[in-house]
Amino acid sequence: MRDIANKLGVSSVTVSKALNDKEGVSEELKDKIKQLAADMGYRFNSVARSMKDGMSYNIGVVIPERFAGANQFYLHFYEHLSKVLDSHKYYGILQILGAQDEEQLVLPRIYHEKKVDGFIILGQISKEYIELLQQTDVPFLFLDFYTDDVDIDSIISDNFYGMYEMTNYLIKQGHRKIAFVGNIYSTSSIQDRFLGYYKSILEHHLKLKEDYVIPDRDRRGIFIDLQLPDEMPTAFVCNCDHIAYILTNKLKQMGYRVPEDCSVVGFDNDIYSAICDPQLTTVEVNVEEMSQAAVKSIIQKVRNPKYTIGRQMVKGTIIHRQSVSAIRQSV
Amino acid sequence: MRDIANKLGVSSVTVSKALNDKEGVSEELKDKIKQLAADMGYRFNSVARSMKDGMSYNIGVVIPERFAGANQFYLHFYEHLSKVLDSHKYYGILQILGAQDEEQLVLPRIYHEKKVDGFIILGQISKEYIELLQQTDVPFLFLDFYTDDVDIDSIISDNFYGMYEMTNYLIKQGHRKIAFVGNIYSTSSIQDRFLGYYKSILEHHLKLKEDYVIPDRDRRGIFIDLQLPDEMPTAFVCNCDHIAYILTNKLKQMGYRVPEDCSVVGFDNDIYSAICDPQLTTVEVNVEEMSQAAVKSIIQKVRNPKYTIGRQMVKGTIIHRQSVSAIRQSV
DNA sequence: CTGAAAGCGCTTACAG
DNA sequence: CTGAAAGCGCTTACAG
Repeated sequence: MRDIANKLGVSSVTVSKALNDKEGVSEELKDKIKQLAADMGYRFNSVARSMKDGMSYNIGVVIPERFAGANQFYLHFYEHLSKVLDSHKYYGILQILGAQDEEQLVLPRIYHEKKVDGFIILGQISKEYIELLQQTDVPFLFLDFYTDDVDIDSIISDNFYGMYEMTNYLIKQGHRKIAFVGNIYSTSSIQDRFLGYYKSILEHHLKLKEDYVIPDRDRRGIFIDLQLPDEMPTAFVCNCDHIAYILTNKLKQMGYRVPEDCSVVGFDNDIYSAICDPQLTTVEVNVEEMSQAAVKSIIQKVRNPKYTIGRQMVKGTIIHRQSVSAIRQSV
Repeated sequence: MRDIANKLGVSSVTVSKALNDKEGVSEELKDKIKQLAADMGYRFNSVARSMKDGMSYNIGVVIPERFAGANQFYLHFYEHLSKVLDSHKYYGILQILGAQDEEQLVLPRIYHEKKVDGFIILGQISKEYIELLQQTDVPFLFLDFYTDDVDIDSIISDNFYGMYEMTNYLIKQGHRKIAFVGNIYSTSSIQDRFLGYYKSILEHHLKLKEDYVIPDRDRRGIFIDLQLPDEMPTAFVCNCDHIAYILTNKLKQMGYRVPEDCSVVGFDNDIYSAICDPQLTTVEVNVEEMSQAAVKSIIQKVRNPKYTIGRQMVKGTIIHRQSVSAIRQSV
């Protein structure tokens, strides 16, 4: 392409400078070159640039298989990431990490082919896989989860305070018998949400009854049947909207009215909170802001491998809907 | 990297051949080279290959903004595409086409930077934008929609026969008063689904009453309030699960029982058919097969620009659930 | 079976 | 303000 632009009588160096608005070319020449380039339908070849400076300007977004598919939340997240990357002149390449590849510690092809400058890992992966990633020289960060290793950058929703405030809110509404729904060994998100709940319980000198912590899924993340406690709580704090939705339907089937007999709250503000009847009071994860933070950080890390952010929290917001009712205190 | 491999005493040409399992290198040497490459942590540089053969091995998947976000269906589609592309050694780059860019006929950056070898357009775009695409020399095909221009390749769900068979099924169940829900001027999918419905109506010598065709959305795809006909139908054929879900709730609110008083069927087999109470009988779009077809075709087109497939249909399947009941025929 | 040469399209010093 | 030279890492003829 550039040779043809040369037929304007200048060298390719000058054309390059003009098209990139660099110094060292007169304004007239620049305009002339830009004009001709447009007329000739010239398209910049990003591959050549990548060849030169060793950057692909691609970021790999890795989602473990078990979080894709069913969980539209991460796909929705990916959509945001993709837009934000675009606005930073980068591109996202989605990589679903197969269960088998994760198990057998196989790095994705985008790694082996140097297709990407860095990774955003969206959704918790195994410890072994994390170690594998650390052995590479490719920068990466975790999005929406973290591990006990402080050295790994991660951007997470403020699960702890989100659930803490949500539980506080229920207590203010007069609730005292409050159960938590979620497998607290499953992911760091769920664990933190539980701890936020627990902090609120402790602060208000309530007891944490063992059967008030109700597991919702097995180790592979598959939902299991919920075991309700003998003494019914007046409120259920669920680790996500999906299980809150399932619980609400189960309660209704059992003859309980929501929220008159039991209040139910969720987390995520995804589609399940909207389609639930009644609609769920929930905590909205700030996907937009988290995406912005993740993209900015990974680009920084690509440019400067020593750049670190540690654990970065992004606050959520309580969305008030119809699944909570205040109760009068008896006793 | 390759120079270092050279320190095994051979040329880079030989290394290239060995790593690509090409002819002209002895088996021993190949093994030795592969071994050393693995030991040294050599990673192939796909950029250099792209530079050489002018292919990026990326396919742009373009989703108009109005179909993303709310409509998880296309994101789910993208996930499949991404996997299938991966299995063909290609990569997908998601491009949300902004409403403004579409309006002002701005081609995406992945075009201007030669980031992709071809486009899969996922979701109907404006006529003007299609003409713009035709003026480029980049191969593209339409997925899940088509236009009146026969020359443009497209892969679509067999909307027509899907809805035709669904309507036949309702008639077999004894229904005679059957309404269609959908804006028939909105997209080709909806139009075809309507026509499949209409074919069934015609074949059974039923009348198409004007108020039995109920618009569900405005020109921008925003759902509008449904205007039910004066004489209630016994069955509603909806152009998608989402509106079927909305309709079902509206009917229940008005005091009708579904399916006892009215049957409701949808299309897509997406989340709305699962969460609807009762769950919806619907037509499942074969996303997997459509993704396979789209990826194979676009790769063929990239390799040979003259390759065309025309309009390729992929059959759907009726999923039977609880939203239809048979009725006895009176009169 | 092995390798020297050339080239893909750009950019980065550097020299004029 | 402008350009000649070199190089990014690979592959494709072609010659030995």
